[in-house]
Amino acid sequence: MDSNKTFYITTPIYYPSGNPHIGHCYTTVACDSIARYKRKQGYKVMFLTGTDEHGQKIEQKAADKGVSPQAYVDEIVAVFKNLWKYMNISYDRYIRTTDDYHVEAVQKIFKELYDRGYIYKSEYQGKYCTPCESFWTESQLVDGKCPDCGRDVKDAKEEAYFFRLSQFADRLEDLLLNTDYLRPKTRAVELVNNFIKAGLEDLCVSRTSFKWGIPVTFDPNHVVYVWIDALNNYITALGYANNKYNDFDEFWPADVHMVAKDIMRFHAIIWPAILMALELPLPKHLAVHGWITFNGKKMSKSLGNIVDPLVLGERYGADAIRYHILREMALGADSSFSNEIMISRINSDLANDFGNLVSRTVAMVIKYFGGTLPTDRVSTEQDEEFISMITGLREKVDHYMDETQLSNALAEIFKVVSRANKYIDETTPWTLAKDEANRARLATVMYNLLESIRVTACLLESFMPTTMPEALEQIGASAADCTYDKWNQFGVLPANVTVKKGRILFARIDMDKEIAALNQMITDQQEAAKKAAGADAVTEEKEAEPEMPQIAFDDFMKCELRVAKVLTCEPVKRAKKLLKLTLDDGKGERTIASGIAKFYKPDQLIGHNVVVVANLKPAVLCGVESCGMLLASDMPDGSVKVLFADDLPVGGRLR
RNA sequence: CGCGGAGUAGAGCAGAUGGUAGCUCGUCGGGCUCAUAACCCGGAGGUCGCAGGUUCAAGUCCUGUCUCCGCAACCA
Repeated sequence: MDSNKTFYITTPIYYPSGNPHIGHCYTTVACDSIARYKRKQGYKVMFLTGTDEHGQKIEQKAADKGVSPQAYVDEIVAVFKNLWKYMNISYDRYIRTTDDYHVEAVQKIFKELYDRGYIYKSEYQGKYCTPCESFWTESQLVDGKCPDCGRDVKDAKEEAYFFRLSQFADRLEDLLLNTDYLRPKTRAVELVNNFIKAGLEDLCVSRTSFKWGIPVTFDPNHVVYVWIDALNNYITALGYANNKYNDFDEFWPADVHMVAKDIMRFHAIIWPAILMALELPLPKHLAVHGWITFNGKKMSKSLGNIVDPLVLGERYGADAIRYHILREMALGADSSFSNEIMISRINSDLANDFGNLVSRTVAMVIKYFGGTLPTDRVSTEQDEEFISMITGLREKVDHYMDETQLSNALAEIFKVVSRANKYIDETTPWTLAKDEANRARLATVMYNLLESIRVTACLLESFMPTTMPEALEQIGASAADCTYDKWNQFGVLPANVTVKKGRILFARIDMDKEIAALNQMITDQQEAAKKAAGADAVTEEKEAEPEMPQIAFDDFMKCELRVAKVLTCEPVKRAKKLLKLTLDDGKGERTIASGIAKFYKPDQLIGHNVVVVANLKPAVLCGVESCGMLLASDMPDGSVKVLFADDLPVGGRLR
């Protein structure tokens, strides 16, 4: 153990456009557990988290609420910090991109990159919506119109600064493919093929279309866009280019950046490129984890499956929630969350296996010895395997922690917990207790059990920092018995150790009752949301079924609906969802591309009459020019049904 | 033929370098009684997506194929 060693770990800085959910919670709890573990190992740890508070979306949300952007983010940041406090997150530093020192540093970094020639001024071309004052890319448009207001957009140019991302393509490819920067590495090929080999474009790093951001010092019409602003938090928080802190030299490069897969790209490509441009060392690892899905679906507000970590924590305890999400999520893969899985995990591992092990062991020491063990010992070969498992555990857990494979680390610890329960059955202490002659043997069995609890509780403390100290107290372990160097030793507790009966560490949860209660809460939530939406339909976003505004008769008549016969139909190459149809609309042939390939085979359509919107502006989809669209209905199960009109005459107009 | 991943017991997942198919939960049966109706043991349950191939031997390698997911894509 080298006390001069440092360890720097970060969560992303979260975007406070809404309250934190269990996904934020996972990343943060995982980092916290690693940070705590490294501290125990004797590293000087810097654990950073924070919030990314600039940008158009925040500006907009604040405006909707009628408050200043700063007031808006202050409020949500308080919610984040409150949750972290509740979840026992031991961050060393919390950075907000609105903090003065960060603002100052970002301005310096921007200037520095500009002076070095990595940032240059050019023009950003895109689609512009005048009423919204917003630029959109082609792909963001909805039906060729502004995704926010639905109005027409026009081609426009905006002056902007660009970062020469393209210069770093080769070095980035090497970083991803030939180093162990990315974890798990399986995604590296995907990144390289999709983004680097496809040709990296220079990155737009400033905006003039909104104000809520860090001004560019030498061109105040511009604010720094998210890449240069947010990503640099990892170094400004250490004092890079500012005087607030000065431990950059000590902690950089970071040991682990942990992120969810949706922002992997930025951390795998853009962030290393910025560091290369600044000629700074690169972080050692980017640990990418999956999403927590709810009953197989990605969490979303409209599905009503947002899991509120605070609510869960209140019911089952922060440690139980921490354990559950860390145990279920394997590095890199998604993990499905359901209340059933969570409760069964808490019951079987924490209550039945660990909690009960402590409880029965302590109870026996009290029952048979009045709480204090006598010092005579008798060992048998029954003990050997058990003891070697205990002493060998730390090395395994160390390894998994270094690989950021927390679920495997926990699984390894619980193998020993399980072994301890089995050991009780093998040694049958209650039988030994019947004969005074076995007193020393009985004390030995008890002592071995206490040692197994000491080691497992010590190893678990980084994951469950509230409950494990209680467990250690119950078995009579002192702080000195629990230092890292004692985690792979046996015989650490004093021979005449005294235990102390304590509270039940993890209570069993009544599955049926809890599921019913949670379902009730979800129902209540949805109803409350519905009411709130009804009362205040403008502010709440509703993805499910947006109420369409009324239109005038004339508006409807602008839409030319005609019956047309499907002449040919074939899948579109390079597209999964598109079918290319040629139709006879009475006047002639037209081609339409329709996103129904998943639900219809070509011969299910050929020869049928369908209804088309005939005067829709043509668009090119995957190389096919589509003139119009055909009417189809969304089904409750997510599929789509085409509206057939076989008994109507071809060419007939609908109204 | 865009890129990548995945298809293994009812559910959720492990299974570098090919050699008797494992874990957790559930289920059935048994044991124990120290303990939070907890713990321990055993059984049932899988042609490892499908079809070929290499090999003495393949979930593990190769080829083809189907399905699902993610990314990319212009869901009209």
